[in-house]
Order: sequence, then C-alpha cells, then structure tokens
Amino acid sequence: MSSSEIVTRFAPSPTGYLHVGGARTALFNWLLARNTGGRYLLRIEDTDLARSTDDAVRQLVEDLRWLGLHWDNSELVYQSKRLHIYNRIIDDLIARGLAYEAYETPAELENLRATAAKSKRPFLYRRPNYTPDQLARFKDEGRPSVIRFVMPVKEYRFFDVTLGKDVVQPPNECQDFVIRKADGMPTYHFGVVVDDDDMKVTHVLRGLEHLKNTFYHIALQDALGYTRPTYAHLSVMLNPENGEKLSKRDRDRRIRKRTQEIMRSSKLSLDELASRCNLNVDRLKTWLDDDTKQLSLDEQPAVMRTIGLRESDLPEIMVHDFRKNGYTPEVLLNFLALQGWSPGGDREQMPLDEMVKAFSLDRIISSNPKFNREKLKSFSTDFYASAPIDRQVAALDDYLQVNDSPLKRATPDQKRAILAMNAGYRVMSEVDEKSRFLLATIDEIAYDEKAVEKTLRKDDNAGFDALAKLRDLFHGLPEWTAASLESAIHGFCESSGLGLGKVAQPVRVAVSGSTISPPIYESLVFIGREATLDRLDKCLGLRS
RNA sequence: GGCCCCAUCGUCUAGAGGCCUAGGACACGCCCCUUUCACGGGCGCGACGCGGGUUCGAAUCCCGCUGGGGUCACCA
Repeated sequence: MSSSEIVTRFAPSPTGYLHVGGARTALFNWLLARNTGGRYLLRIEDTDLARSTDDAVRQLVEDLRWLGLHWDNSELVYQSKRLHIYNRIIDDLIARGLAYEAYETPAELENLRATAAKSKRPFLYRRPNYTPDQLARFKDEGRPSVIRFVMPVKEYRFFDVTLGKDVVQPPNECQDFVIRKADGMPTYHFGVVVDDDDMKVTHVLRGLEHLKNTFYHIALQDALGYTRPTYAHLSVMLNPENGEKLSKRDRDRRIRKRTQEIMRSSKLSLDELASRCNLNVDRLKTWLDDDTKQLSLDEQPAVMRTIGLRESDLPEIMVHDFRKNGYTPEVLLNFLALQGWSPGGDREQMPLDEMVKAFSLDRIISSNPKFNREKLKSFSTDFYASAPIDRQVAALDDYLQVNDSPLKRATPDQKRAILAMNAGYRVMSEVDEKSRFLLATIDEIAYDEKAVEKTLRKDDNAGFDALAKLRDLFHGLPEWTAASLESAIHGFCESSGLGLGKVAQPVRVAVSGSTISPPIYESLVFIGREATLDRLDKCLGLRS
C-alpha cells in the first residue's frame, strides 16, 4: 500500500433500504477510488440504537450489492462494536481537559434554545460553571450526562474541492458539541472523525448537509493530532415537484394527493373510502389532513388498491424502489453519476468502466439538481434496446425476484419470447403489466370494465358480435401461427367490412382483459389455441 | 430568522473573456410509422435571473440585489 493511495468510504446509518441520495454518495466515493486505483471502504454507522436494526443493515447491504458497488474491506466496520476505542480516546480528552461531562436534560436544553430564539440569538452551548454543590447533586440524583468537547474558540477554515474554495466559520460560532451521548454511544461527529482516521481515509465525499459539521470535525482532528482528509461536499438531489430534498415522504404525498383527487372527482365519502380500504375513519382523516403523517407499509397498499394507484405510479426514492420497478443497476448508476457530475462535452450514456475512467473531482457540480425520473426512464429504454437478450432475461429474473407476477412461471425460452415481443419497452414493470396475462391462468384474467365497455359493449355489442364470429373462425383454423392468424383476421375484416381496430381490439381485451398488450398475433400464438378459445368464451360470457 | 452554499432552455447539463446567432440529452408541440400501449424517424419550441462595474470585447471576472437550497439535535 503506497502512502499516496486514495482511500474513500461510504458510511451510512442503517435505517432500511438505501436512499438514492446515499447511493449517489456511495457511487462517487467508489468512482474516485476506482479511478485512482485506491480503496473504497464501507462502514456502518449504527450508533443510533433506536433506529439501527439487523434488518436495516441487511437491506442496506443488499442494495449496495445489487448496485455492484463492492467495498474493499473484507470485514464490515460497525461503530457499535468499537465503543472501547471511542471511550479510550474520550477518557484521554477528558484527562487533558478538552472534554467534560455536561448534565443538562433535553428539556433544559430545549428551554435554553427557546429563550435564545425569542431574543433572536443563535443558541451556542458553552461550558457551564457547575458549582461543587450542583455537581454533587447531579451525581446524587444519578442524573445522566453527556460528554462535550471543548471546541477551541477560533476561526475554522477548510478547502472544499467541489466548491473549489475555502469555507470559513468565525470564532463566535464555536460551541461545545456532544461527543458521547447519555446512552454511552459516540455521536456522529466523534465516530466519523475517529473512524476515518483509523481507516486511513484520505477523501471524504458526502452530502452538502454535512458542510457545517466539518468545522466540528476539523476541530476534533486538531485536538487528536489527526491529519485532515480532503473534503468534497456533494449537492443535494431535489424533488422536482416541490424543490426540496428528496424524501421517503414523497411517496406518501403522492398517494395522499391522488386520494384527495379521487374523493373530489368521484364524490367518494370518507366513510366509504375507509370501509373499502378497511381502515379506521379517524386514522384516514388525520392522514389526509396532515401532510406530516404517513401511512404504514401495511396501510399503503390497501389505499393504493382502492384508488387504483400502482407501485409504478409512485416516485421511486429508495434504490429498492427502482429495482422493484425494473430498472437495472447500470442504468441507475449512470443516471445518478450525472446528477452532480459531468464528464464534459455531450457525453451522457456510458458503461460503468467508462465512468470510472472519466471520473474526476474537479468535474463535480456544486448546484443542486432536481431528480428527473423521465430522463432516467429514457436511459433505461436505450439500455434495454441495445442490451443482449441474455442481459434482458437476467434483468427480468431480477425483477421477478422482488415482484409477484404470473411471469414467474415462464421458462427461459418463454422469457426470451416475451421480451422480444415487447421490443421497445422502457422498464421491466412495463413488460410485466403488459404481458402477465400471457402466463396467467384463466381465473386470473380480470376484465377491465372500461375496456369491455369501449371495445365490446359499445354500439350495441358490436365487439361481442365480432368476437363470437372470430371464435368460430379461430376454432376452424387449419394452423395456429402468426401468419395464419394474420391472414384469417385480415380476411375477416374484408368480408365483414370492419376496420382492423374493430376486430383486433375485442380479441385483445378478450384474451388479456385490457386494451394494452404486446402485438396480438404473437400473443395469441404464445397462449395457444385452446387457451385463446377458453378466454374468448369467458369474455363472451360477459355479454348481458 | 441567524449562518452557509448555489444560480445557462420546463429539467439534467456543455461552456473556464472573443470559437456562442449559446451545443447536447430528457420533456413538450407538430408530422410520419402503427391493430393497442410503447419503440422508432423527421421537424420545431425553448435559457445565460436582475442591476451595476472591469474590459476593445463577458454566459464566463468583481460587487449588490433577487431567487432557490442546506443547516441550526444526546439523528446521522
């Protein structure tokens, strides 16, 4: 290991599936390491006992693996397993008079902040002068305490690579921040500084929300005699709908908005809605009225089903959401790289290895991008259009691993056929929605009432009439191929004087349940004659 | 509100004083293809936030304003 080797890291706190913003941070760190032949490390910041769970770690790691951002430390670093290290250093800091115990309760601190806010002054914590009596009483009461760092009052300054300039904090904004919480865990500030030094991290690429934290970190580094890493703060990805930071809550907002629309347009009452969703009325009402309330993961699907919102209609926020909707990691990564970085010129779509080659810190962009999913979808379309069929099948398999669909029953050859007849598709969820009827059992075929009305019942059951005749025509067809079906249907159009649309659409609805499907002849061949006739019969049964 | 950051088409961006009548991609509009939804092909619309400087010359440099974002935890 040479001393000039670049070492980066991604240090998420495990709160569940990985957020796209986190994925981008991980990607940039990974790209920098790979570009320079350095190392990229993964550390789990699980110091928040209330939120960190094994399940959350598992999901996080699963997403990172799926993305293909492999880390170079064979053993994952967990902060929760390093308490002895932090405590030793904190003891030393206390012994040197650079840290001390503080006894204010959260409520007391809250009061101090409120008072400061009232007089329009910023609240900055400075070491209180506890009297010996007070101290004795605190200990007597067994009052919990935190450890605070004595932040030397002076100007702090560091160079930020993405900003390309020094960022400065004046002396009067210094304060004694907490480095060990009452529960004995280190705070983020302390853990980050100690671990980055321990892991020999040379470059810290992280979100812009950490910009001002950096002053705390360099103060600590100075006290501990650590060398300062190079800092590069990354822009914040924004929700295009409201211009604010992308947040998990955005999905819930979409559901609420749609629910309100439906209730207004269809005059659906709250009670009616509640009973259809099988939810408590009051619960539903507070959620509808309060933007800060969120539905639970069990409640969401119930509401979505009743208002006719699909998973793919929700804005993807977590990496897992993108996977569920059928994006591939290479597409997501490519797009994410372009949110806050540009290789220059007109280059956009490129494979990972090309991104690795092109990556450099001085081409990182400092303004905040709005996350534009339409363009991502376009990247996906192009990717699938030029991907070898085996790659497409692999993507479909991956999609099916995290989704329920009749398509799971397809053989590899059938998957190839399905993908081929869907040529031009954008994401896998589209293939699924359009083609699942191909593998569905007859009982699983559900007829969309609007489609039935429009293509079959309209004009005095004209569609049903055509369908009945086609049923006999199909029955007597000498062979069941796309070509024979095509000539049969064309012949039928001519003899009956009907346009192709008046004939093909009823068949489409009869076999698929909806007006949307892959090309009809190929679909019929795929299903086979027997199943086609069965479905036609089932559909004909709808005629009243 | 204090502090900090940012500012080119609706969106992501190219652009490092003359190559700019500002380029590309997505979106959008029109046309073509078409049995549905898509895909595809063609054409088009569309931006340097405002005001001052500096300079022979500014999207590019400086200042102010405005706008947007971030942050003010015993959460990371």
